Amino acid sequence: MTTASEHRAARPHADPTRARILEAALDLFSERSFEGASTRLIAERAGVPQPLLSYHFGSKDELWKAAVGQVFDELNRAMGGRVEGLRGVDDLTVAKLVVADFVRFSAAHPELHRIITQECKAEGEHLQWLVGHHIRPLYDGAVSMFEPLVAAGLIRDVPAVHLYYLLTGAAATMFVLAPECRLLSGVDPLDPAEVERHVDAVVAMLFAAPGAP
Amino acid sequence: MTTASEHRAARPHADPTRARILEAALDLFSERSFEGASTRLIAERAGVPQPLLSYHFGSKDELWKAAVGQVFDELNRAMGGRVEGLRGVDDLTVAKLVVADFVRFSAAHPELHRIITQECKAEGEHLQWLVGHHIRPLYDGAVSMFEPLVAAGLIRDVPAVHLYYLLTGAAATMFVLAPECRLLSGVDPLDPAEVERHVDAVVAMLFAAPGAP
DNA sequence: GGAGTGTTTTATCAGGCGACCAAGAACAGT
DNA sequence: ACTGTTCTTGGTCGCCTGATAAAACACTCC
Repeated sequence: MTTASEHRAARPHADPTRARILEAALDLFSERSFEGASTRLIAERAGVPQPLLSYHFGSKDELWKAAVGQVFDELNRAMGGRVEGLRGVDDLTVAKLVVADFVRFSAAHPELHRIITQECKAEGEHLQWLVGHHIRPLYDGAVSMFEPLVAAGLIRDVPAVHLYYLLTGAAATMFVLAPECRLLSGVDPLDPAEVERHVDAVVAMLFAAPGAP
Repeated sequence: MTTASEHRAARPHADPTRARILEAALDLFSERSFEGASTRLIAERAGVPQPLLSYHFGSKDELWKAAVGQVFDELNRAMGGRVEGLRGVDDLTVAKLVVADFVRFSAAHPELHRIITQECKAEGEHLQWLVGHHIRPLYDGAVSMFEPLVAAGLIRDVPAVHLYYLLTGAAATMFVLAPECRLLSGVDPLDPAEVERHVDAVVAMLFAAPGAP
């Protein structure tokens, strides 16, 4: 039942293999879908026999939750640390820096948005779980970041929901569809220079002065 | 081998069932993925026995191509008709109207972007086929719409690739993730008033004056 | 150095998958 | 009414899926 939590001294092999499985699972769950990534394929990529997944995570569903939770934890760590280091800076500058870092994170971890766009298209257990455990706090944070700026007239008067999907869509799509982008334009969006170009583009679009159109 | 193409007079029942199958297939392929949508499930939703899919389309793969081709044809008809009716209008106004209509189409047919984000995340047959047969022309059209505007200084100096993914991401994400949006904010993005709000937001962001930052 | 626990492996289960086949039903031209 | 084609149906094949049972191994602690 308790796979690995209490005393760490008693399992030397477990943690490394757990990590390898999680990495392989995240890769495959995000590229193919939940149904499209078989436990055997995940096991093969992780270099372990298939029943090990059941042993460590109980079921395919629990493995999915563990893998997904990992990326969101990384995101929360990255973004949380960013705003922490900006105490006292004015709201607009903070927002610009946060958005810039969010674009960079989306480039470094396209699996995040790949999984979101896979599981949030249709009602279901996965959607409910994702929103309840991981997405809701992020959304609330984004809204409470945007609303003061809109109220102060520093960015356009657009409802926060629209700003949120404008931001996430504009920030992530190019990296989510990186293979398409390469085939279509010859440009590799994961190239650091291209990432910075996209950061600039997103920030410029989102934080345009309100009186421009 | 030839399922249905040459002379249409000889198949009275076929076309309606074909249409029902295609509709069900598009729905399920876009919500669940290609692997996640079984032929039995598609058949059940279409109200036909499962082997009919093999008869009409030969294989699951061919069914997928037919269903996908249908949405892209609709998009091409809609957008093509739009630019046709705007001969003589200045480039900037045309671009704004085309972008607005593209957002509206994305709201009316979220399946389009759902399928794209599903099959273009990883290299494979489906990606190659999609780009070659349907996405490339759209991309070329978008680029040749944006580049004169950038050259004339009417929109920000951002490479066309970035503009393309900024546009498609910002336009479609809210509608692709409509179930998430409802759960997250209580707002139904498919509500016509919300769609128009999103149209305004996307157009305003994309066509902001270049000298605003 | 044997007990006992945590981890890995092998072998196997029932169920769902895509595809196929042969027979039947509905229609067309004559 | 007959005939040939188009369309639909139920039945079934082999394959792959996620999960489990039980045996083999690894390691710590007494």
